[in-house]
Amino acid sequence: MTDDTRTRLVRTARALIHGSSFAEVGIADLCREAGVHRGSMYHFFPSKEAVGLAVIDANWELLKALLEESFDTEAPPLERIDAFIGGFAGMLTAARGRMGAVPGCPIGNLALELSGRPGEASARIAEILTAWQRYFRDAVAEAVLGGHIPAGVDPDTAALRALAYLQGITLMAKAYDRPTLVAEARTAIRTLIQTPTP
Amino acid sequence: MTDDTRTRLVRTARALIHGSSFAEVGIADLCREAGVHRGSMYHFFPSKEAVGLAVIDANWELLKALLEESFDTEAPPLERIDAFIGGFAGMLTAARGRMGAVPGCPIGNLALELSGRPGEASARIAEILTAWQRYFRDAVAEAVLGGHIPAGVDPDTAALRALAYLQGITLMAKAYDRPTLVAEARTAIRTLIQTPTP
DNA sequence: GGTGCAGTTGACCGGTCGGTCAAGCGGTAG
DNA sequence: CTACCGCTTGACCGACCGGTCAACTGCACC
Repeated sequence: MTDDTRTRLVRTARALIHGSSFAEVGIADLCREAGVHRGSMYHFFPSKEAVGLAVIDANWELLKALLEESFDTEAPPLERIDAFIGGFAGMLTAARGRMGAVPGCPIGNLALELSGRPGEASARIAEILTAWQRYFRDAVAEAVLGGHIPAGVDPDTAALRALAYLQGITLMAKAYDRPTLVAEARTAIRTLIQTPTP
Repeated sequence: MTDDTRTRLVRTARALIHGSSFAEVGIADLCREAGVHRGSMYHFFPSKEAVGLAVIDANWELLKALLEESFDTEAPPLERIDAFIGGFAGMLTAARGRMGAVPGCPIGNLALELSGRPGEASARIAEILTAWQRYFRDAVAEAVLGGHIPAGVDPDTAALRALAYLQGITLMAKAYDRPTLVAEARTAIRTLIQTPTP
């Protein structure tokens, strides 16, 4: 309650949208849940789409925190990736406990919902996905240099594949409501990363 | 035009939803596009959700046709999977030509949008995903028996991983608007399938 | 000719949507 | 004291939402 009104709005919007979808969360719901009046919300955001963009950025900020924490260590590069996946799976299971169902990836959900439709959102999401890939790529590159991985591996495609698999398994985890799938992704992602690309 | 009204509704709904999302397609849009009057639509479907379910089934029917065509052959099992991925990628590139952007997987999109919310849709989608997996699983099992794949491979987890990767790379293809990513998925899925699971 | 029924038509409903706005609040600077 | 300003308040807007309904049409069956 000591929070900034704007902050409170973004935080509530984040939670509501993560629990369902951008389209399904109305301004009325958002304001009610955040304890903010309609007009007050429009004092901070010019439109609902602007709230959506703020939510995307907030999601990325949270995800980036986990990425930094997992990758900015002296652990061997492949273990950093494992650590990140563990943390990511942890976030999902925690969210499931909070909301009763696996909510899916905060970025991936919005990627499917907002990509390929007018507005800045799709570009922003593409940027975020490439930034995310970059963390994987750097770790893979370091693993190649360190000899933990065959030299034939291209860090960029390995990173793309790793993120794709993570997104896909998270989708399945949501569809089946089985968060453990994500934690088990470690081995599959290792094989994806360790296999040379022609 | 000689089509059944109901069929025309489902077909149009399929196209519209695939182009954006279930939530964004209104009854008004649907009826206008299909050339059907409001009340007429409600003669065939009790609710919008029912239309959604019909669309899910129609999507599955189309996908199943491609699956049957790819897997019900005498080609070596691993090549059947390749063939399917090729066909799937072809569908996406064709859709991109038609609609101007990669639309994503007709099932995966709805999986993320409708899973974990009240209604039969989520259960229906989970069924479809497992049915889809089954095609992969049978092919993998046959490949194990035929010795094309190490004996340590568990067909079920291999199939899960393959489908997860396909979904994930399709998500990325939509986000980046790069349909070629899906066609290139063949090699990654091969490595996922050929690696033994402990 | 009459009856029944699948299918059509389009006006209509209450509710909710995203968005606006004029008035009012407390604090602060002149 | 007053004038300004960031922020709040809640009534209000037209458009659109999913859904209803009574009247109507064409056709098959008796």
